[in-house]
Amino acid sequence: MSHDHCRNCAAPDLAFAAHDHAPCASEALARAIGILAAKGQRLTPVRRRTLEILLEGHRALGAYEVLSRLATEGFGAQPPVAYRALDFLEEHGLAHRIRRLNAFTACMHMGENHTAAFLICCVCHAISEAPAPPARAALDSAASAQGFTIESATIEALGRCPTCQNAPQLVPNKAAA
Amino acid sequence: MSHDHCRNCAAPDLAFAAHDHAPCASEALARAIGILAAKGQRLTPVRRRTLEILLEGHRALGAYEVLSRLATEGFGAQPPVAYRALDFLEEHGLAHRIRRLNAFTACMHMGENHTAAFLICCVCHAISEAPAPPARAALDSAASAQGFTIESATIEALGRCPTCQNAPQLVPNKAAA
DNA sequence: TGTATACATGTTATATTATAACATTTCAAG
DNA sequence: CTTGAAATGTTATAATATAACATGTATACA
Repeated sequence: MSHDHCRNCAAPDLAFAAHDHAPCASEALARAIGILAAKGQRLTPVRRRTLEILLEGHRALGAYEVLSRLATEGFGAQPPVAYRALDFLEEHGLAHRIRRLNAFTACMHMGENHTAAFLICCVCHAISEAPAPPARAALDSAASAQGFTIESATIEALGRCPTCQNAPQLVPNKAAA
Repeated sequence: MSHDHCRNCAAPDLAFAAHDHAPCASEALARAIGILAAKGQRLTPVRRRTLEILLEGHRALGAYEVLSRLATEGFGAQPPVAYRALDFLEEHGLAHRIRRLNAFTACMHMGENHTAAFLICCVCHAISEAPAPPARAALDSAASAQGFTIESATIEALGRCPTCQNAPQLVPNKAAA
């Protein structure tokens, strides 16, 4: 049994392949609840819905994109509502911030307390959370050579996913539907 | 003779050590001119001054920080003036964008056409450009396992530099003077 | 030398992303 | 219950970034 929220999303060879994502979300939600319970943290309605939105999106969503969905569902309509929920999820390892896109995405390896590495397709905007430990180890070693102690790392690659290898370049930002 | 703009800034074991930075800037400027000339690109007054500002700063500067310095020196006072110069410098490998800080910093290895890895001290905000090839290689290998082709990578670590190992945590953003 | 063209700079205006500050509500502990 | 902490909500504003267009400048070539 995998520790990942979705064996399709998380498996390196399948991350960019199309698959039925519906079961992923409910598995992930269950895991999230367990992780938070173990820390004495609560998955309140806004937080839960925010996580669901990220999971359903299955891509990186901007905070205002999340906010507008929350707002139409009766939650608060002001930016802090989304930012607080997203920050909370990130803080507890349930979501990641994608700095290249100023966006957020559900974590594919919840509870593993990992450094994530993201592969971001600049054509179709699909995102895959790749195995980061080797890159992180290399970074740690470069850091310790300078006497630097890493507390958190951002590793993101922009490029082309398998299906977009030969596509012409499109707009360099904004996530796909 | 080193290919780096400043052997003190660029040497892994000295990057976080205090040193006279004045000669670094003029060396770097000379290198920048050569690099651009080879590409048929011009280091115009705004671009040149922008690069000097980054070099003198010797840390990450926000676009608006750069802009206000340009403006007091008689250049345009509107955001595009700074963003265009910064984007140009980044495009030609003379500066890097630090995504964790929404800021820019002069490149320490001009002309090497490299992936950069940054170590950002969360206490004093010093920045070091660390050797990235091992981390980049690890990332490439993770990517190719998914059939993904990397075009550009962002590798940034937040942590503590040698002199701040034991300092208490300070504000988590905004560069130091 | 002129002049056409591409490039660069400058402007105004606005979009996008994010946080500060504070009022109100909800929860859980005693 | 009631009280303190946490969570949610609001208004307002800060910080970052780009679009669109007007003006100027450099270069190439007639």
